[in-house]
Amino acid sequence: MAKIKAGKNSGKKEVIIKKASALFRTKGFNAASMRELAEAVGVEAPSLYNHIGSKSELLQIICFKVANGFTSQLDETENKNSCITDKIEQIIRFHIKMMLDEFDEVFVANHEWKHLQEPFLSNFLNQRRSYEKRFVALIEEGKKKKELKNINPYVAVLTLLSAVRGLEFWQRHKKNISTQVLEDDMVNHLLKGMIMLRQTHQNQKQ
Amino acid sequence: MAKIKAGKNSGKKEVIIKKASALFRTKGFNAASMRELAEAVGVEAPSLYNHIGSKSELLQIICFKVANGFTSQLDETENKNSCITDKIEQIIRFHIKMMLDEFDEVFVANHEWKHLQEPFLSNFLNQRRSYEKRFVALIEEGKKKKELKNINPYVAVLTLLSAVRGLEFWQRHKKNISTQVLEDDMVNHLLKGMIMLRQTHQNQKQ
DNA sequence: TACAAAAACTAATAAGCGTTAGTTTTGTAA
DNA sequence: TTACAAAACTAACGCTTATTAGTTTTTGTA
Repeated sequence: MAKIKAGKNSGKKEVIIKKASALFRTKGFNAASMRELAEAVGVEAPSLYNHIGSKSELLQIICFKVANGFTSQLDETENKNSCITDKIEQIIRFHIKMMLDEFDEVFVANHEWKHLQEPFLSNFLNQRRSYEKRFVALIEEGKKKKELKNINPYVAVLTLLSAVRGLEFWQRHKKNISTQVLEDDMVNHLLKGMIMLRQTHQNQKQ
Repeated sequence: MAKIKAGKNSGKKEVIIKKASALFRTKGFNAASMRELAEAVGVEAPSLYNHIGSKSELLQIICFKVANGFTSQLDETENKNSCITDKIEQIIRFHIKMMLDEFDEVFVANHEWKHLQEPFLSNFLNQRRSYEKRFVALIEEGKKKKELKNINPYVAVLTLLSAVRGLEFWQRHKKNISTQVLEDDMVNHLLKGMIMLRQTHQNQKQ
């Protein structure tokens, strides 16, 4: 007799969110209509409101699911006992993994956050700023410990995050290259430009 | 007595395009209304149609102005007698320059192209694909000439273009770092990860 | 000063939007 | 089988949108 919904239809909201992620990615938040979303779900538009509060709410859920995912992972990495270089590599690999596994959601969080309503918009931006600052701090620590070159840490973070974001375009070339090659090449390319006097041998030989 | 408009008001269409670029960037193409644009221009919405054909046309003009700019520059670079490394550096620096000088237009071309109508959408995507292919060819040539490491050329182009695109976020940090430091750091970071056995001395020392 | 073209205006239209109200169908548990 | 809640449906509302029509004002020139 629980008031909380239970049973067979329990996952309907999740289905809606998943379809919304895909739709918002392909058409953009504003251009995507609730009628289109309903059709993708297999229902009439007003029926959606039995499961969700509003179109805006869908965007909030998607954006914060992604933001919280990245924040949690950074918490974890910060508390590890690795060298800075390894920590940065971990972060890069997590971004790549998220981009490949949760493509729609990450894309929407990256591109459509500006359509969030207050106070969610401010919350989201604060969370992102905080993430960047912690990343910058990591790079500064790496410089101090002489692991990293004398690169400007803001520029480094900017470059790293942007390069990883570019995996959005990956779909087009998916057939040509394995994701393992992609991940390793990208990590190499980005890390080698930063670290000090450390050459891998396999690449040096080739 | 020319039928072509001349005289004082000649630049009105350009003003509209400029304001549209800024508006489309901040609010997104769909969320930006013609009434808002009219207000920014200082006129009532229907008056805009004395100068432009449609809202869509504005997006087309912006997107292709940017696309043609990049294509022209690539033509130029390809025909130069530099080594591949220098050519790539040239391209990166041009992207950075465009991003800083024509921020609104480049941003709109990067983010809002999906709202182009056919056949402009296809044209735009073809032009972009072609640009990438020519860039990939450049990297392959650099590998053949042993200037570049054995990195996958698709991944390299992806990484370079994405990193440069990330300058969108630059505005937030503009106060903290000079654009010269930015440009040099970014070029270094991206190129050093690719080129073979070439170490600059100023960075090695630090 | 008079004329003609360019560009502004007001008013209105048709279409699409997110969402609500009210009703019927479906599914589950007593 | 009965009863109740969850979730579907149809119909419609109020609002915003890009754009058109028709008219008036502004502007440059003969």
